[in-house]
Amino acid sequence: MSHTSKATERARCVVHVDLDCFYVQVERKMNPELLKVPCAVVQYNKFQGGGIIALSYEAKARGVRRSMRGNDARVVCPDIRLVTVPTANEKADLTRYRNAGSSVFEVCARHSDLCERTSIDEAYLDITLQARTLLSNMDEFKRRLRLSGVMIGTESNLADSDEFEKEIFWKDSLQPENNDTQDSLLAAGSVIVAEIRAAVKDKTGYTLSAGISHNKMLSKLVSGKNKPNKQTVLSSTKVEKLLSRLPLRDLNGFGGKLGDKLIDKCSIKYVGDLKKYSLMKLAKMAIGSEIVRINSATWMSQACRGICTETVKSRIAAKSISCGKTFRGPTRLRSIDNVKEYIDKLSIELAERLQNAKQKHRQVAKLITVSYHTGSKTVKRKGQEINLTGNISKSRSCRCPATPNAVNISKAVMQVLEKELDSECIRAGVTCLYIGASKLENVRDEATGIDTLLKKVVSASTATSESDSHLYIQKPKQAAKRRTGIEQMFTRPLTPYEPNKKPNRSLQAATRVSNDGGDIQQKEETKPTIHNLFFRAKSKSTKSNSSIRIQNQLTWNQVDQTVFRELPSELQKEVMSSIRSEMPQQATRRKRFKWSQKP
DNA sequence: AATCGGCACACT
DNA sequence: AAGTGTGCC
Repeated sequence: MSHTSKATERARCVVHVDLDCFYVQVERKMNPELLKVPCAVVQYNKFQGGGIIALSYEAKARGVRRSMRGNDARVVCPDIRLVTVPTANEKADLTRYRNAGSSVFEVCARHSDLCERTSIDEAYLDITLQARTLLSNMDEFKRRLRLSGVMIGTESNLADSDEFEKEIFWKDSLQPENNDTQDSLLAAGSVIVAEIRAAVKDKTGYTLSAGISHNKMLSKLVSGKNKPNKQTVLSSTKVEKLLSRLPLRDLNGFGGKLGDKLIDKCSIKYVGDLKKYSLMKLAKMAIGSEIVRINSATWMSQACRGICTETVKSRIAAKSISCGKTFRGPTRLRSIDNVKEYIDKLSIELAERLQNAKQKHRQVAKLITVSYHTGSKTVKRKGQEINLTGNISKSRSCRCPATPNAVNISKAVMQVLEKELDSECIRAGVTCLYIGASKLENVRDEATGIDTLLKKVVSASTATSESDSHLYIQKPKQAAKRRTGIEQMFTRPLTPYEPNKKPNRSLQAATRVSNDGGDIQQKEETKPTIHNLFFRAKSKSTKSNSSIRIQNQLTWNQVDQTVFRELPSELQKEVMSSIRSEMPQQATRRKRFKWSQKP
């Protein structure tokens, strides 16, 4: 038990949230007839009833499986309701689910220190500071514990689990009075997570499951242990035991070829078995046998000990946007015209989604990538023509057009594709087309960007280096006159958050809705200026813009956390990116932490 | 012809 | 820096 003050100071409360059979929930919200009956969401119902991509728990209970097609499902469960994913431009269109997911994670972001969306229906939250605060007020903790309905120190929500699981996932060590600071942090976190889940249910109608632990890897590991609509805590004291019997493939990152190789060639069964190998051995193994790449060694040696230092980022918007379609067998595309026809269609969707990204997140793409699969390819080897079967995939990129509408995207894409698709490809046929936009950058909109705010308050003469140039005043008078954007937000009273409004226009701080449902805590009604918003206990400055002055070296420590937390996530991101130094250190090694089964 | 379409990221 | 491959949902 490493309870040095340093270790406990650093202990985090990290949460993985995962929406329960999400596509089904979305369809049920639109059509309540589907509630409480077995149902599945399928795409492309032309062939054998379509492919199942989401299943209700009722359907699962009846033996329907994800690998089945709609028709198979009907055999097992004749009364199953099948809902087809909407199509647009002759392809499946997931917009409905993406937007529903956004609504959920906006709520999560509002109620947690950090929210990082990792897929259409999953996110990580960091609620360390909130949990610490709650822990420091035991009366408050106990009160909210009662209201939250979380049962700490019981095993009642694990009734179906075997003894091993009870032992591992739920132990009476999670008591408010527990002297293990690390685990009490999780106990406090559990209350907060229950409140967040209640808020999500209240605001959106959706239920989710959550895993609560000290890092991303562990919280993800347990988020699905109790589903649907339940949360699971993994105490630090149980990690070793859990990993010792956890099948290797079940840990994030080991589910693919890497896991297979380790199992086959090193006869590793459980995650804990990896501990037998020193870091050096792992590295040597990596070099010698090419089982793993050298840089995976550190990550592996930490992972098998339950260590994961990767921080939770603050991001709800996607980093790239892409859409594609496969053309199997006879439908494969066999002419340039045919390819263009579908590039046109894909471009329509991509253009729409880019438009949305700009409006919603002020993101603009810099790069367009097109990729395609072609069925076969002939290669010359030792003078012989060899026909390689199996899919060859290629991708090419180009600059994203300044006005990324469907026509311009299609034009740009076809320009690179025409060079690429030689007669051989056309003869073999194109089996998959995929276009995407990446290098999404934040538009520094003068009217709304927080950098404008900084520009206005940092006098040009105070800037000292080239790298600070984005903080300079550019058009101060013009910007001052407008007073429409964020600057205005900070000089008017803050209003409660309303999810339907544009996120960068709304700010919840004056009123904070407590997550237990009924209880509303009022925060003091002030008229925050940028100055007292960001700086604790400094001069309560005036609303007059000219008098506001911020040093251009804004650091993390100067940011008032309680205020920062209330900002829309987009603005949090901007603040973060404006901060010059002293950001919490972030791990750079492995960045992927998703793997658990989906409905 | 039959697990689609989709993200993120490591590596080179 | 662009392109390929892996892993996960």
